[in-house]
Amino acid sequence: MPAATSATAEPHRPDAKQRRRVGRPPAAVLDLDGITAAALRLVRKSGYDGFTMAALARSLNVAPSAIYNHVSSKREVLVLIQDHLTSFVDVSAFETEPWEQAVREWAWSYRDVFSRHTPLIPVIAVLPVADAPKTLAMYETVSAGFRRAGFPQERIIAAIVALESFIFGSAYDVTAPADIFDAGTLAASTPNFTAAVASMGEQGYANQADVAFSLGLEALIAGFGALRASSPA
Amino acid sequence: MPAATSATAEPHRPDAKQRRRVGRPPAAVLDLDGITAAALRLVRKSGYDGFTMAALARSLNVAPSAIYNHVSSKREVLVLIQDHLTSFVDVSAFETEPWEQAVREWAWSYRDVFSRHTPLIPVIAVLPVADAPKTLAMYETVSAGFRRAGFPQERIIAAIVALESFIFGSAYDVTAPADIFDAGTLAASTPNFTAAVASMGEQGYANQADVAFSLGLEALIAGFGALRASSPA
DNA sequence: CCACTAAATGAATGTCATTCATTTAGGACG
DNA sequence: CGTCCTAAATGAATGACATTCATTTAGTGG
Repeated sequence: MPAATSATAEPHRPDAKQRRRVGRPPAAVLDLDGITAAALRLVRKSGYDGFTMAALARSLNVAPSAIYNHVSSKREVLVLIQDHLTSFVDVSAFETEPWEQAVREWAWSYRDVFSRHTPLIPVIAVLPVADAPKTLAMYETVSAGFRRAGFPQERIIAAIVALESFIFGSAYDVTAPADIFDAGTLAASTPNFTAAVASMGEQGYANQADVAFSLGLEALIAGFGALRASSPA
Repeated sequence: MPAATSATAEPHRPDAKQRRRVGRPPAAVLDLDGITAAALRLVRKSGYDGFTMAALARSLNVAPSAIYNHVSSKREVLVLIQDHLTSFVDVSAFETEPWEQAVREWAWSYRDVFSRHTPLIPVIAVLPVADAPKTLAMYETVSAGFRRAGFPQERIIAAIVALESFIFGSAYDVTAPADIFDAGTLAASTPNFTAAVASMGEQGYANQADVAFSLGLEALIAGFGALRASSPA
């Protein structure tokens, strides 16, 4: 993955345009990288319910209000987490594998990372790329892979957006309860649905969410693959 | 759409199994249908930010705590809204159109309904069908349509789940800001992505979210259609 | 050593969802 | 007709939170 320019590193300045730096302040206890790391650690330990500004501050040995010198809202902390997590999405196959396989590996990896962080999805899905440099770096790698594979320029973004939409929706599925399709007392009135659920269950093995993800992903890859100009890579 | 059995109509009883009805209580001011209607009205007027239990109670001329005699949490009100909204998803094409066209019309309608209610998506996506009778009714109609179209029984649920995942993810896109792909100062370091965004923009007309949705949906329909046994309808 | 500034503090604020002890009032039953 | 029983409504807490702000702290460049 191409290194992201570190917009993440500059301290937050409330609303001043270009405040002049005159005297250096005391050594900062806090910075965005430290906040991000602590936030991710906290989320892993306590989940998104336990992720409060107070708990984050405590884990940093700092007063809650101190965090607001660096970010302007809790949402901004979530954005920091999401951009950092994107580093863990594996785009390496775009450098080494044919397009189909590259898309496949990227999509599975992307889904797996965010299925453990579904509360971020409403944030990511509408976040301007300029606010998430590592995410932007991922898009760059993926776009380059699509172009090299002979994908028509003007459809690349639409295809990536469609794949991402499918990935985000599928990330939720992973966390759904096992009995989500049990119609209970209403089963009698839904024979077709109930039969379909039963015959799916008979298959047995393999995670239900994985089966659906695979089915949809392969359809998208096949459908989009047909758009490519016959070309190498 | 098949009528949903009205599990929605029975009053909420805290945890008693089968309390005996002895004396009828005073005429209830509140019931689940009324709460649902008021909640939806409130959401339409004030959005999900303005949707608080206090505001809901006020709109019903009732104390906030009174609502808790009928639902056990705010989340349950959201479930009521989501199930009611599902009534507005158009499944009629499954009775009148060929499978491809039916899926197309259903999917667009489904996306359109929930793109105006994205805060419900995290709730819907993991909600057991037994808790949402109208949603279950929708699944029944869709399942029946898939079966009639020659879809192999054991893949019907996976296909519907995959379509839904894509639909939910795409619903978020509809609400994304127009400049979501503007890389800003980082554009120079992301030439492939930036070029792809620019060439998409040149196309001009049509909503960006609609283009991506159409592209993905048609790929899914084509891919899934290939699974059907050659058959009528 | 002084002035300036970013960063940290700690004490509010205000907004919520949710709980609970009480009250209210209609119907069933004697 | 009066007395219970019960579901439903009330209104006053509670306890989490995120967020704000006036004030303090402590390097650093001049």
